Amino acid sequence: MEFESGAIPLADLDGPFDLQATLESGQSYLWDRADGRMYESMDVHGGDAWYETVVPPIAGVSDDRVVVRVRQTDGRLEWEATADAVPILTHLLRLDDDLTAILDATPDDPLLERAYDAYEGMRLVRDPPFACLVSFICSAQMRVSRIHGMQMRLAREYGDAVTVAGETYRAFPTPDQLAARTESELRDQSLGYRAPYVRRTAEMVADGEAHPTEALELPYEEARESLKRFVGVGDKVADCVLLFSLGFLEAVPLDTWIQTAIADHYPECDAGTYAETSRAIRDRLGGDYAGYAQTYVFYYLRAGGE
DNA sequence: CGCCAGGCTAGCG
DNA sequence: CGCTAGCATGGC
Repeated sequence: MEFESGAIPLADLDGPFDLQATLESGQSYLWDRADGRMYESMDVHGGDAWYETVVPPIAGVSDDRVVVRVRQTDGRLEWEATADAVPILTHLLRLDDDLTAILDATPDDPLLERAYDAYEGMRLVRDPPFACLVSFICSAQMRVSRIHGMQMRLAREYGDAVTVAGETYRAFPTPDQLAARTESELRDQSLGYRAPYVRRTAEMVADGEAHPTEALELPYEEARESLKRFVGVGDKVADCVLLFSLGFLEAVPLDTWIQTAIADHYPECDAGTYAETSRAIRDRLGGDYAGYAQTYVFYYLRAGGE
């Protein structure tokens, strides 16, 4: 198999774009940097590194598995892929979002202003649902770089190999492929106590008992409850899947960094329970696009901002 | 060595 | 309901 190639002029987008900030901000753990320097430079933007991933079929976008490589350079998004990557990248990197309009709809707020300014052009992602679900089950009490390493390892150990232009890429394992592993095998891949969560969740999807995309039909808070059926998925992980895969841009994952931000900047939003605090901070961060604000704040604080 | 990392589950009151 | 002990692993 060989690559075809092309480029997307970034001037065509509504608003700015930053590939490095988008892929290294801890939203998606499914891309890898070809130079092996993922997460080594959170403070540097506009790098021109190549990123690569194997994309499963996406309903309404692409029928086949596609290997995609992409880099940002000279105001363009250059790509190499085993099919036309334009619709795929548009989907995965939310190139169809009007970031200017989203910024305009964001409330005036010192912290948000600093965060949006620091990582101008960062977009949310639309990860494939099953892989996103597994990624964030693995994310519990884990550093960003290790979450990424775990997903790369799962792909290397259990995913299908796809060879293109002499290089071998590994697809993220399917639900069947993960459900076929034992808990102890997954523990051996350094999943720790998350191993049974991943296995049982994969089994639920493989058996048709539940699928993460069922949440798409539901209003936001019911969608969150729907995802919590999966083992290893609580409120926070459910919000991550809703935001980074299923397009619920109002979802605000209440992780440790946002809890800190609430304590330091929005103490009136601490309403006790997750659900109530979630509503309060969602309103405070602008409602419909509150998840965008959350992700900027997360990255900004984690990189050392205040 | 101790502490912490994009939390969750099970079991208690 | 709300609350919390226990949970794996690796980097600093």
